Amino acid sequence: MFIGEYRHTFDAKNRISLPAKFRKDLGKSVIVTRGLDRCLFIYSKAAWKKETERIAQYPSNGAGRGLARLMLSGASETDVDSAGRVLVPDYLKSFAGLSVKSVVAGVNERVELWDEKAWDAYTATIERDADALAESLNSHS
Amino acid sequence: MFIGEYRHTFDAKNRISLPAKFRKDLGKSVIVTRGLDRCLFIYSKAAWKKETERIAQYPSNGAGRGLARLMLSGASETDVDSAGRVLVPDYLKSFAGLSVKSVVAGVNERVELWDEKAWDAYTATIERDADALAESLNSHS
DNA sequence: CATCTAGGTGGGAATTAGTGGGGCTTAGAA
DNA sequence: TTCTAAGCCCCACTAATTCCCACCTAGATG
Repeated sequence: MFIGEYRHTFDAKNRISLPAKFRKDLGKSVIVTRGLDRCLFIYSKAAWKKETERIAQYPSNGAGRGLARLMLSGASETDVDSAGRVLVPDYLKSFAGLSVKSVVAGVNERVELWDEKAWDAYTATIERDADALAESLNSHS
Repeated sequence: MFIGEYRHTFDAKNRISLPAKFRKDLGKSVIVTRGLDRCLFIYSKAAWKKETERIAQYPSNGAGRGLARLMLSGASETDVDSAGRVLVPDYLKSFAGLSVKSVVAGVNERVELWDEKAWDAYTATIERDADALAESLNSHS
């Protein structure tokens, strides 16, 4: 279970260090993928396996194939180096609009990677609308 | 399991190199064939065998016969050379609109080969609709 | 307050991957 | 048979990746 928010920076070689608190649970090899809301998801190998099983259930029509392609081809398995860093490919960096300053956030089963500006803007709106969002969730049940 | 997106180029002899990460799982001999959505599929021999079994299950109506012809008649078995490259016949290159810059994408059991422009256009539309598609798929469960 | 330690960052060097091309060999056409 | 074209094997160059080591800062400790 990952919790907390950390501000780290990309170096010239597209590496970013994972918070020390996350390293044990993530293991020595992680999968970075496209996430929702323009951020990246980082999974441990075990969590990723569960994710692929979900993807395999997608319908075999055009939309299902497209999403499967996006999630699978967008994934990248990388080893964590001896300093606790992972390598993020260019196409994932540009997908999430990552430049240098980034936020690494723990969200339960997964770790998320955000551009710092996008994170600040996103959390600001969520904080503002939190009460309303909570209401809409409760009204469903 | 193949994942990730790589940009490689065809040389003057119609060869393209496979990403180093895929080579072990693909083996020394691969099958290249026509795929869906105007791209080519590349299978290892083992994965191709399973694929032919699936194709044999297609209904014996016009659509099933058509798909079976597409996959089977277009198939080409080639060895991977010492530098990790495969040879793609002209008729397959022109089917997928491949010129020089291409994308090699890992999608679970198979590897896909796309023209770079076509890939960028395709992923752009999927990305745009991704959040909505994900919502509609999840609402089924 | 000085020192020590752990976590985050930067960068050099060795290795590997991607690409280009020469030339031999085989197959098919004239 | 001979000529031609395509496939295949090998070598070579360059750029990217990976591995490793060193520094630096902040917080903890005595």
